[in-house]
Amino acid sequence: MRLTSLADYAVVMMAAAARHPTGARLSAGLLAGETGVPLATAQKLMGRLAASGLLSSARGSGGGFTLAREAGGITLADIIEAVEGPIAMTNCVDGKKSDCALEGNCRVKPHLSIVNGAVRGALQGVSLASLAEVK
Amino acid sequence: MRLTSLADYAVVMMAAAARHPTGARLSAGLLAGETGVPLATAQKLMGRLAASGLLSSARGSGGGFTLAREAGGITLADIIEAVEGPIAMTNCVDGKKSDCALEGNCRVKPHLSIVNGAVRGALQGVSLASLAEVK
DNA sequence: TGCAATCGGACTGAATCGATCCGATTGGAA
DNA sequence: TTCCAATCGGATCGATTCAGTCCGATTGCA
Repeated sequence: MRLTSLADYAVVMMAAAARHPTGARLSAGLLAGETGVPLATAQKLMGRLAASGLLSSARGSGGGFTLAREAGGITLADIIEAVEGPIAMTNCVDGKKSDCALEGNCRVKPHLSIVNGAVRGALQGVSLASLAEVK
Repeated sequence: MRLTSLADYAVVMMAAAARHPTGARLSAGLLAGETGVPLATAQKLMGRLAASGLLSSARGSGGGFTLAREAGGITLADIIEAVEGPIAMTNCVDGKKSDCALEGNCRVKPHLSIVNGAVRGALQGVSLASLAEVK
């Protein structure tokens, strides 16, 4: 019931990125310096965020990253899913691979789906734009 | 962003326990059999649930567990916290030990507290009684 | 055409998870 | 009263995943 450090870092870095002018090329090193996240880890994270379509990446000298969408269109749920994989409270919620002994007739499962939806909703209700605002 | 298997099992076992008559002595073996959770793991789990005050335990022959409170007064948040520890999305939310490089002036932190509250609220909104209902 | 800067994927150590085993405690039967 | 069986409780062990580091691939610029 807690985020991994990676996801935590990713949120902070995305918020930092959102404070830069739209379209500016941001290198991993720049954001690492601004956030305090170790450079190598920042590279790994941004690569994963780019692979998920939240960032656009450009290779080579002068390359870097930019937000793939405007900050208002990116949610906490997007960032967390990019780093940690699908948001699912239990492994029987997100389908197929359910090695649960109760299998099909688990009475708890339908309720967990509701909870899962509520949690996900809370995460989708927070946009990156609101995270980037100065407090 | 996903429960550990232990917490998952704990929810299922508590739901199973809630379907028994109030005050009945339930052994770990009985509930393990009903839920399909490995016996040894079930013992460990129920011990942790008892330590957190959700179950009352009695040792010795004829001992076992009973719900410490009525099912309506136990929430998903209670069960998850008993098994996984405090619910906190990031380690800067639950106080003290924040080795975050941004320390005091992190602009993201206040928003994360809100998110954390929302998630926790979703978990507190589901009582064990509703989980135990037949679908 | 070569160089420097940057992204992208593979590898390694560490922490936590999940499961198992054995000792401690209690109630009941002989 | 004494012994035995049943049950909880804590300590131990292997496996999975996490977090971090390193090196190769790619691109633009001088």
